[in-house]
This record gives sequence, C-alpha cells and structure tokens, in this order.
Amino acid sequence: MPFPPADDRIGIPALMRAARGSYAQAIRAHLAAEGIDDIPRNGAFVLSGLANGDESVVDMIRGLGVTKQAVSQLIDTLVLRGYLTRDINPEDRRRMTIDLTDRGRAAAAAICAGTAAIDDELARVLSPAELAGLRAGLAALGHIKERMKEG
Amino acid sequence: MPFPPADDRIGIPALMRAARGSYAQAIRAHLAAEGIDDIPRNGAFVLSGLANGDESVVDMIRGLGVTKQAVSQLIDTLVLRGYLTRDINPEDRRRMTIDLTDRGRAAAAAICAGTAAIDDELARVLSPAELAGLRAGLAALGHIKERMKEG
DNA sequence: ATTCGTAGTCAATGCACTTGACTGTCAACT
DNA sequence: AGTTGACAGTCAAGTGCATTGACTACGAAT
Repeated sequence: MPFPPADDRIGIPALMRAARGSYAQAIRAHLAAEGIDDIPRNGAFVLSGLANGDESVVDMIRGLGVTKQAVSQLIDTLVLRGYLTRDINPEDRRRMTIDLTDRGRAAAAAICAGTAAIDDELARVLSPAELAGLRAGLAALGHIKERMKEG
Repeated sequence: MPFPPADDRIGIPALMRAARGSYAQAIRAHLAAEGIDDIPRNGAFVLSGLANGDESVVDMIRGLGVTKQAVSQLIDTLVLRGYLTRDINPEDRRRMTIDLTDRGRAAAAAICAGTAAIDDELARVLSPAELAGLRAGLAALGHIKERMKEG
C-alpha cells in the first residue's frame, strides 16, 4: 500500500474512495439478502427519499447531484421493475406524483434497515467523538467546493 | 430537504453522497484551473499512485477496487493522452512498467496540490478531534463490509 | 516438458449519466 | 383574452467507465 500520497496529511482521497466503494457494497449485500437485486445505483436514494416525503422528480434532484433527465430515467426503470407508480399530479399537471408500490415500500424498508445497520456498526466501532467528527467532516466535504471558491 | 431518512441516527448515506460529489468536483475544478481537463475519473488516483511508487497495473488494482481490465483501459487512455508511457518490464516480461511523462508529472503535481488544498481547508474548518474522527470514520467505512459479515 | 498461476489485453456488452431538443403546463403581464 | 417566459418532465442520441469472458504471453515448479 504505497498510498496515500502524503505523509502527515489527511489523505482523504484514498480513504474516501475505499469508503464509498465498501459502503455501497455493504448496502447492496444487505438488499441481496432480502432478495432485492435489481435496484439501480441511485435507486436506494430515490426510494428512501420517497418514503420520507419526496413526491416529484424535482424534489429528488436536490439531494442527488444529477440532472433531471437522469432522475427521470431512473424513475422509469424503477416503475418498470414494479417499485413505483407514476401519475400526473392533478394540482399541477406539469408535475408527476411518484408513489411507492408494496414492493417499493418493502425495498425502502430494507434500505433503511441496511443503512441503520451500518450506522449501528459505526457506532459500535467508533467513539462518540469520532462519530461526531465523521459527521462534521462529511458535512464539511459536502460544502467544500463553495468554501474553496470564496477562500 | 426532507432528507435524511432517519432522525436520531447518523444519516451517513446522504452525507456520503453529498461529500463524494462535492469532493470530486472540487478536485476537477482545481485541475481545470491548471488547464487539465481530460483526466478520467480514476485517473487522478492512478497518477498520484504512480508518483508514489506504483509501477505496474497490479499495483494499482489494490487501492482502486476495480478489475484489472478497467485499470488496463484506464492506463490506455492516459497513455493515449500523453500522461503515461507503458513498456514491457525486462525483469518480468509479463509485467508492464508504467511511467509518468512530463505532462503526467505536472498533472500529478496538480492533483497532489488539489488534494492538499482540500486537506488544508478541512483542517481550517474542523477541529483536530473532528479531523481525527473523520479519518477514523472513513477508515471504518472502508472495512465495513467485512466487519458486518463477521458480526 | 507439462502444468499451473500470474500479468495484461481484446472484444463485446451494459449501465448510468450527459447534452440538446422537445411537449405540455402554469403564471404574469399587457 | 393573448403572449411571453419560466418550469416539469420526457425523448433521443451519444459518451464514459465499468463488467464479463476469452485469450496471449510469460514465469515458476514439479
């Protein structure tokens, strides 16, 4: 392991990479154990978003960092696979109202259980202070681009 | 922002997603400022790996979490774009010896500067304790899959 | 000399995302 | 009312990056 590049520095890049891959795999494994193996990459995010108040495509774009077209397609395949329904919203006929099917609700539950399991495992391994640092650090990374523009 | 799904829990998923996107963008922006805009996604990892001791394709697979074919292709395009050279290793003619060109060295330097800048920004924003927590947390996430299998 | 494991590439494929153009709907202004 | 502009969403085509499976070439061990 000749990485990370620097020495006394944080070396976030390598850590980040490893974390992201491993984390995604852990969730996928958890879902597979429940017999769910046809959820596309960002599908988990959409499903749990739906379970927590999101309703239309635009609602989902915010947290997701991709274009509306991508979300549209994503929803398309989730509808196709029986996780969602999509209907015109009568209050604003431009919008779509996306809803979970039973299958979708089950999947969303499994996803939440999976992330909760990861959270629990983290809580078991890390001290409360480390946990807080992790949250703060990830949040900071979330804004890092804007911050560096200013600074 | 109806997210994250849970309440008193960590909500790592959403944080993670935001962090990863923002972080990648920050690095790309930094490279673009140096006139470098044709580095593929994992290219930065390969270049800085090269600058720190990696030599062959197998060396890079370890940290990267992708197949050897993918790495091979990645190197292919980096060679094509003038960042790397690739020659047969005379000591073991199965292996390839990958080397940075001048252009590649410049890119690697820019990448290291970019990640260092992010590290610095993090150090400015976070307390040392939070920083340590971030590192520990990311490291833990990196092993989370194996850990959860056991537990 | 055979056999096996390793390093790497080739070719085909698939998924997810992007851009650009488009439809349909709402809201505001004259 | 009629027009203009912004917004929600989809369609279609193309790209980037990964995957799988089969293959070549080389080295090491028996």
